[in-house]
Amino acid sequence: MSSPASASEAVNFGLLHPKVRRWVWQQGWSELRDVQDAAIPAILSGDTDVLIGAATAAGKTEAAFLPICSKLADHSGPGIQALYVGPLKALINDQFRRTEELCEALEIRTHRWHGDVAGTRKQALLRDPSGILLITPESLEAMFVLRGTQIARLFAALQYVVVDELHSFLGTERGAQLLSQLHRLEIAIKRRVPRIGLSATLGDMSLAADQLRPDHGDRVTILESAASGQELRLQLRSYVDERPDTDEDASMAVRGIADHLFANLRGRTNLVFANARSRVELYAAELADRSLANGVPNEFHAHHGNLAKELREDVEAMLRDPTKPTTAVCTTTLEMGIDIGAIAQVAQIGPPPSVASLRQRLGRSGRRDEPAILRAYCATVAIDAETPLLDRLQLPLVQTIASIDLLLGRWCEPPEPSRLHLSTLIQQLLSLIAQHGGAKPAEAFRVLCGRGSPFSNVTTTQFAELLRTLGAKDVLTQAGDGTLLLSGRGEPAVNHYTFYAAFQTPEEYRIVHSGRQLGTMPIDFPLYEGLLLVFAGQRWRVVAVHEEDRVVQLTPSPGGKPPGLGESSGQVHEEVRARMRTLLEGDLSPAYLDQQSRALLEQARREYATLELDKCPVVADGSDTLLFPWTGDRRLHTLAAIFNASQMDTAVDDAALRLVGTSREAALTAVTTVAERPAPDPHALARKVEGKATEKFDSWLSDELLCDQYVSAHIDCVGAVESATRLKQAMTATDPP
DNA sequence: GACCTGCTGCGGGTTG
Repeated sequence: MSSPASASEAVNFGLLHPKVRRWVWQQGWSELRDVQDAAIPAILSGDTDVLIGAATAAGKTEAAFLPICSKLADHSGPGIQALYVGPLKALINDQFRRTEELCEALEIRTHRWHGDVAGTRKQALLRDPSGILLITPESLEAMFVLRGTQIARLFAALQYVVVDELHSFLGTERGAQLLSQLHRLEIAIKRRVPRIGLSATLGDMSLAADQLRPDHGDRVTILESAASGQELRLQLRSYVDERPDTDEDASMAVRGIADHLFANLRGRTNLVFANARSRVELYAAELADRSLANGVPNEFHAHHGNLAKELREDVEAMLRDPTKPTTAVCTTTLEMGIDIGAIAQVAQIGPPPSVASLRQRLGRSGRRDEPAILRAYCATVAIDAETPLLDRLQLPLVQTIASIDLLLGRWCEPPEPSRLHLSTLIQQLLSLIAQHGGAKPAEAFRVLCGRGSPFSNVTTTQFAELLRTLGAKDVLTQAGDGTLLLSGRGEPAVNHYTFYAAFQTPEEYRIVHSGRQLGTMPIDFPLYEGLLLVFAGQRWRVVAVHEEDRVVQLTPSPGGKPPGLGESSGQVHEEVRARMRTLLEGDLSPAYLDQQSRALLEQARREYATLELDKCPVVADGSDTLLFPWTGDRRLHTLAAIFNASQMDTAVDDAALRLVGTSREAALTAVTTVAERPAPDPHALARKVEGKATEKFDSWLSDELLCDQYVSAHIDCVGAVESATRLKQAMTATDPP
């Protein structure tokens, strides 16, 4: 079965070091995968960045490390030769075990460095740097801050940088931090080092390449696996609650889903993704109850970020143990490539946050020759005369189908285009000052915002304002010769260990209604007047945000849907919404729908036609009017901001815009106005948004810079006007003036 | 409008 001869048939296999080839033979591999073979000449050449896109089990790590180790086996000397950056400590531990085996045979030393690694091991590496270093961005930041003067020496011999799970960094503060660190590293050693990015879910490889090597994406070699992945078995089942406003903990739909999971998952190792921590707890408890009632050992366990580390590790160990059938009910915690063994089935309850995350989740199942199995579930309410208009359209079900269809079509969301990450620029500026004990403004701008850095879209004007604001807030001060130094607030910030992470751990806000505190919740998204949210099982509208006291005031919202259902989440991409519209206007039912889902989809289509939404996407809902632009969340929120700015009370409501207390005629006029006027000034809109300071160092930005940052991340005026124009065209086709 | 990620140096105690 595993013949050494066929491994050598691969075109480029012979280019690997003899000892690496021997190691491959010893693994009993019958052949190299396509990306593994293609990566060999690209990486060995040492003069190009490489982006490797391939499914989870396709051996991306080996694709990077077989050629890297070949190179190091011949050219290893003192100093760190290869730097691997991973997003999770657990992932680093896994990769450390895997690479160590290969590297032992080649006499290449491997080191891991993160918060759980003993100080003595770190000291040993600093004394005698060599081989391959596996590290987190946060630990790398600590190196810059605490050992700034040693950076050039430690990395003088660096030949490769590997970024694992690249998708988890792109478009985020942490990604801007990592790319800034890599840029600073190259400046310290005065040469470019090839970067190798690994991921299964990049959506658009050339957009990802532009971010892996900012300003020079065209220099990246893109390798995408042609392997179509394994066979997929798939079913979407829907469960209906007859009585929507039940006070019971678990509704009929929840019990129906739990029954089905219990009947179909026991005896094997599975993952159930339930989207929210509260749902994870609910389903884990329901499943444990069923084990008890049936007198069988419980195989179902919760896994999410608020659980103690020990509990989570217990569950992970059970998943890895092939003798112990285990199902973990989890949030995104088990989405990424930590080794948890062979997963038989993946279940998804409710719409996935994105198509990319659904693909990532599915990638956990059906390794080797087994088919991947995806069980999708949708809980919804029965429709009667009282059901609110939006619920009649079964949007969560339609979104789930749209996401699965896009997945089957091999599409997933492209990485967010690069935006301003000014909070992280502040972190990098303070880190740079700590690294060198001070920095001249022009030099700091060149290093942090020059070509090839993730901040190259920051202008000199913006940078100057940033410095002024940091001076005014006593974060920085300037010496007589102009050198920037840390001062009153900057010094303690940098000297505390919490400085090294670029991301914010969300603060808790107090949630208040008519002077009574309803509870607290972490706020990690912009809050503004008119925003709709669900809290403590009820639907609310934000009436005020007091940032200083961390208080949010709410008032009950009219026309809401039953709490806890229709959980929408994340930033829904316009491609998903476009597919939802196509589904509602079409008449084909995907083969993977069960009978109930099929009936619900047909019912939603009848409602859609009855409301004549296919003819005019503007419809009255009581005293409100709903608009259906069928576009992504960014445009929806921009449109809402534009309407709010012209004194129309507007909120994003699932896939629709709700114009509160606005007649259909007034809404039609408002849409026409937006469509016909030039696009509004994005800054003017941003100024009206409360609570823009959501990232870690945002409180040190001026209002003007906060607006710049908010516009780059959340506002799309041109797109909003385009959506309004399409709405207007659809309206005038049916409502002649 | 959900979820997740990460972290130094040192002092004090215990174990081999």
